[in-house]
Amino acid sequence: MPSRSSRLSDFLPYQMSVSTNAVSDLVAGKYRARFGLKIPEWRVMAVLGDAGALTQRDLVGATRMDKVAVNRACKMLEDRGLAARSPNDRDGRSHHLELTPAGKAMHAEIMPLALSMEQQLFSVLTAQERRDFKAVLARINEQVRKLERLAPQHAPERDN
Amino acid sequence: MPSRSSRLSDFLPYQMSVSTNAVSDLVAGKYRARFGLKIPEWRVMAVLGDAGALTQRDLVGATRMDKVAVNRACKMLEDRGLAARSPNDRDGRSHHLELTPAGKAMHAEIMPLALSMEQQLFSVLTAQERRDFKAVLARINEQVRKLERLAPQHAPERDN
DNA sequence: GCCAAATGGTTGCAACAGGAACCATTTTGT
DNA sequence: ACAAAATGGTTCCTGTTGCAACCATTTGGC
Repeated sequence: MPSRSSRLSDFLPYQMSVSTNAVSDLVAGKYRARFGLKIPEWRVMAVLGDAGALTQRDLVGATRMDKVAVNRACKMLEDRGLAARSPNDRDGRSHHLELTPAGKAMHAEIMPLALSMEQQLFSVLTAQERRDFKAVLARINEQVRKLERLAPQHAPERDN
Repeated sequence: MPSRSSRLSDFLPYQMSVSTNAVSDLVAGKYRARFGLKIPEWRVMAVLGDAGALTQRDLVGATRMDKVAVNRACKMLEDRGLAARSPNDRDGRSHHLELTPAGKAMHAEIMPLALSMEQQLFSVLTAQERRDFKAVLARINEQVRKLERLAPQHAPERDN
């Protein structure tokens, strides 16, 4: 019976971290085992499969990941023949990324698995609880952004 | 207006990850800026300050961190004179860790800051919503453990 | 009491993540 | 039209993390 009275375990950021890491590890494990994909790669595939051809910049916006992470994920998907780049005639610096047939096939396998995992994980919650939970997460996000604006840790932070 | 219809943004594990990372980064930034502590170090300090002398093994249980992470955090705290080890006469392999006076002083500064950050972050939630949120996190945790038991990714997992 | 197994802790190593610096191209200001 | 700034993408480097192997001590079986 560890840590009866420790306040750490009451600290909400800590609880969020513990739960989220548990979920992430579980999900990451399944994706790695079944498809050899890491989370960043999976996220890019999910977005590409559902939005069509995008630039890396678009992917940064859609996945909330660092542009370096996006770049690496894209390169990996390309190397494995799951995505392909075509030149962007409107801007010579970037390319359009799109799933190949192989990529689309994998995407078609991947999304149902995601749905079923989500179902299994959150089957302990009612539909209403799930909605509320999501809404709370969104509000927390908002609040973080607001606080960051007030106390800029790392320079005013342009939206690069 | 990025990613209108992308299902990734509806995926609950993704939303948890985004929100939690936002919170963690904010918290980590403040602790680093004010005290030069990283999250693992902060967690160890929080537990030691509130539970007294513990072994590293105890800390692993109380913080849910890897034993290597705990070890490194302890070493850092020791090097900075915030914690000290005393021999454990009941077991020659381990030591008791305890905050030094300097460590206690820092702990006394740290905890109010933690409380105030928690307050600021979650001021957008009512007390009831906070309770519900915590309860949901706990239930999700439970569910993850249950699923892990059913599909052991990485060997039956002894409780080391 | 002794050997084997288990346990607490430590170290080494390899994977990962994120920031800063960088190149190529495009946009802006004049 | 040109120089300066900005932008998309890429590479390099650094710090962090987590696992596996390891040492020392303790525990359990005989």
